[in-house]
Amino acid sequence: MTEVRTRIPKAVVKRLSLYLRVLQEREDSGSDKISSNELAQALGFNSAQVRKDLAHFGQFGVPGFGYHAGELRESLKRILGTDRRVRVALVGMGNLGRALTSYHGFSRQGFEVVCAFDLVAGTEDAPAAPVPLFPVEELESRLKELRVDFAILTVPREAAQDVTNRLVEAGVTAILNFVPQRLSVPSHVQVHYVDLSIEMETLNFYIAPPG
Amino acid sequence: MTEVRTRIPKAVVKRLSLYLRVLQEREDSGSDKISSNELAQALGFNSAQVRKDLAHFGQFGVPGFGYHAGELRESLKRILGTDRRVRVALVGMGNLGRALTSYHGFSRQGFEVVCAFDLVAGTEDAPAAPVPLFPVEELESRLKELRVDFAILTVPREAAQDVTNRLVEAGVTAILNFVPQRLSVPSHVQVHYVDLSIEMETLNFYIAPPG
DNA sequence: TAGATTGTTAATCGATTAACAATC
DNA sequence: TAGATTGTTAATCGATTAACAATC
Repeated sequence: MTEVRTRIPKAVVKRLSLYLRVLQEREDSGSDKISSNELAQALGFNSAQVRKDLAHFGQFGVPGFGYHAGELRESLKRILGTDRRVRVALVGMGNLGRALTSYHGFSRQGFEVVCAFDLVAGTEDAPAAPVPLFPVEELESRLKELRVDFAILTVPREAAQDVTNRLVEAGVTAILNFVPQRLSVPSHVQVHYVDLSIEMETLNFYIAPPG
Repeated sequence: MTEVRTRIPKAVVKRLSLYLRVLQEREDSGSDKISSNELAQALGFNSAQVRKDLAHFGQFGVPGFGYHAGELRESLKRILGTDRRVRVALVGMGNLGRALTSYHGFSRQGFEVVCAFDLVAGTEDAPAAPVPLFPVEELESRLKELRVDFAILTVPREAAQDVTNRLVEAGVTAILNFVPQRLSVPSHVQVHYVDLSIEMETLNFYIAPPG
């Protein structure tokens, strides 16, 4: 990962994803022209912000015209790395894990869950899974065999750090962590935290009567 | 919702939730004393930020001492509104919806999924559910009957705005929306967006080779 | 050319951090 | 009292927005 890349704030990257969504939605909508202002309006942002975000990565527009939607879409895909398919493994086939292995939103954006791991794999308690399900003992060998570099973590809290260590050992460089637990990882590994309870609490705050 | 409440940034509220987590983890760990610095260290934040965040809501500490952990925990619960149980309905029993109805992380923080809705309810395609599952036609009557004011939305994209309108009509004031679709709602209704694909893309950006 | 919209610089706004008097 | 840590003000940092020359 290049130096310039790590200096881009997460908020910018999230907005790039949103721009891409808007462009994908309009893909078959007649005009190939879109302005920073149209893009901004669609998302409730400021047009200067759209231009500034894109400026991190080059010049994509035509002064006096706007952007060629198709071109910009492909540029954004390349920037975000979703022009290639990404091979993902999921660890922990609880309720959430099972749901995510069959979540179609991922594959549409180029993320392919190629296998899953759980302690119960191979036992009679093993759930039906839409992808090959392996026992956790096989983690290292299977990840290497399937050339996985991206993991989704949905294990119980107690197991989170152990599993993480093994993922890192096996060459995984990005972890989407649904476990409410800080993970300690080497600096070349990226962890992104998704905490659904905290999302609920945040929302609840704004409707709850003042404490 | 009071004026002061809406002026608190989401980032502050998220951190309050995180402070509460740390306090809950330490609940049975001997000492009842905790300093802004300890709290900050546990989360990788700055101690001044901890004190500033709390200052939005009053004075909770003792100069020269720190905070009484138990007291602070109760104060945070009251502020976040998780001192009372919140009744939640879930709409859309696809993969993700089913997973979330049995997600224990919610109930631990006081969020109780009291019912779910889906078109297939009552037909032979209806999935087994750990909460009462009603057909969408009964949405308004059931929500009122069960006094629900909080909804989780996991329906297909095409249905999202329609269902939202009906939720709002039935008195729901907060929606946690997993559908990748902007929702139009009246200003007294809070919507919080969780887009798992965008989380994946954001993470992928930092490991993908530069475009 | 006239009109429109970009890329970019400068101005503004808000959030984070440092510093410290107050105080237990 | 001496030491520690709060609450809060002031300084810094970064992100958003406004403005506009460049240019299609």
